[in-house]
Amino acid sequence: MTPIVQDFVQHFGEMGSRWGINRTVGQVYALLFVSERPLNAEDLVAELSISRSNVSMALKELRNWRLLETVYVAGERSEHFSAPEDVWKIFQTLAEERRRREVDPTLSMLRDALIRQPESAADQHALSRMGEMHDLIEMATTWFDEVQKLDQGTLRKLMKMGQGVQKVISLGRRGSASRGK
Amino acid sequence: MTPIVQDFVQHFGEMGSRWGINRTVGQVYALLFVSERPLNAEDLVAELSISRSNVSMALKELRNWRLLETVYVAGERSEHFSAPEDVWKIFQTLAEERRRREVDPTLSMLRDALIRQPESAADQHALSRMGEMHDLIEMATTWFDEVQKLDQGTLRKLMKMGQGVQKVISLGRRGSASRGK
DNA sequence: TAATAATTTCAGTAATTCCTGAAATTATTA
DNA sequence: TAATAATTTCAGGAATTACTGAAATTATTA
Repeated sequence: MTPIVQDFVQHFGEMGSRWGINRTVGQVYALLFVSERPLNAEDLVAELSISRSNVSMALKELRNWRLLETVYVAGERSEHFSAPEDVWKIFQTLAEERRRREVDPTLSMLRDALIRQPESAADQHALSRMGEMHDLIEMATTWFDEVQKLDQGTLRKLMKMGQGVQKVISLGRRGSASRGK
Repeated sequence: MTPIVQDFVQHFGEMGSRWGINRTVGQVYALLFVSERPLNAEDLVAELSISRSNVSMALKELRNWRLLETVYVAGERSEHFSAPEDVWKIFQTLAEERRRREVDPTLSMLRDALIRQPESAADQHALSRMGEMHDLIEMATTWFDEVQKLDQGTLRKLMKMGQGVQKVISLGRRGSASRGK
């Protein structure tokens, strides 16, 4: 590993805990992400100086995140791995998975809560607050679903508008009413 | 605590680890969020059956996240706390803080990497990949900044458009070119 | 300012998460 | 099918993170 790659891998290892993955998972992904060619488990053991079983666990975790691509390398018996070429796709997958793990369970819990009978004024207030939270999350995720459906090119344009978001919204509102579809 | 509140608090405790906070921090925030009136540290000790020092730590953490409001309660000597009334504000704060903790350090690391001299073809490829990652993150955060600047009403409308995002974008592009401010 | 109340800090322990080496399982090919 | 290679599982130890109780600090009011 060159110093540049080394630092990148190390950073991912350190950030791992903030991102909800462990050091090894972070380092493995970082290495696969910048690697020219797909790597197998033994490559990872050698490069990162960690045990074979640890690599196995890390790869399993990355598979669960759907962040891994499995590549067949001619003449090689072992399985090789790489990160998807397209960073947008990685980003999308990450967002989807995080939503599934971090948001959906709460949305579901809130739905269950909101059909229950309040036993007191305190409960009524609590349910009202839960309702606000539910509506916000639902709105945000619905919107996110829509954006996610957009093709990459459109998405890129949306993002590139940057400065223009405010403008675009007002135009959109006027526009969609008068000349909708 | 009524069963409804109990379940809500418990859920936040359990989800805590996925969200990068510990059980206590999650439970404390959940309780403050649904509570009718501001609570002081002793209330939290009593409701959650945890030590006073643990509450102190949890409150400190929530202050760091800027998710806490400090309320003066007439006739009471102790400090009282509540979650901000406005769920949108909470959401925004959360997004800002997560960005600051989870994204900004990486963006900064990438910037540093990208001005370095590649030592090999491997480095060149790695830097190119880091460049892609950098551009994506920068684009996403710039866009996020813009959206964050919008006032709540506009933001709500943007979200409510849901279905119409695709439409709005195309209108926006035509519109902003021909009659852009 | 003294007395009391409220809060924070921190060392030590408890709980959890991570990682390794050994054993078991699965896959490949001679 | 036997032999070998590749991979996964898992129990136990290492490392990290969370929590408590005691002591220290800060704030309030008599």
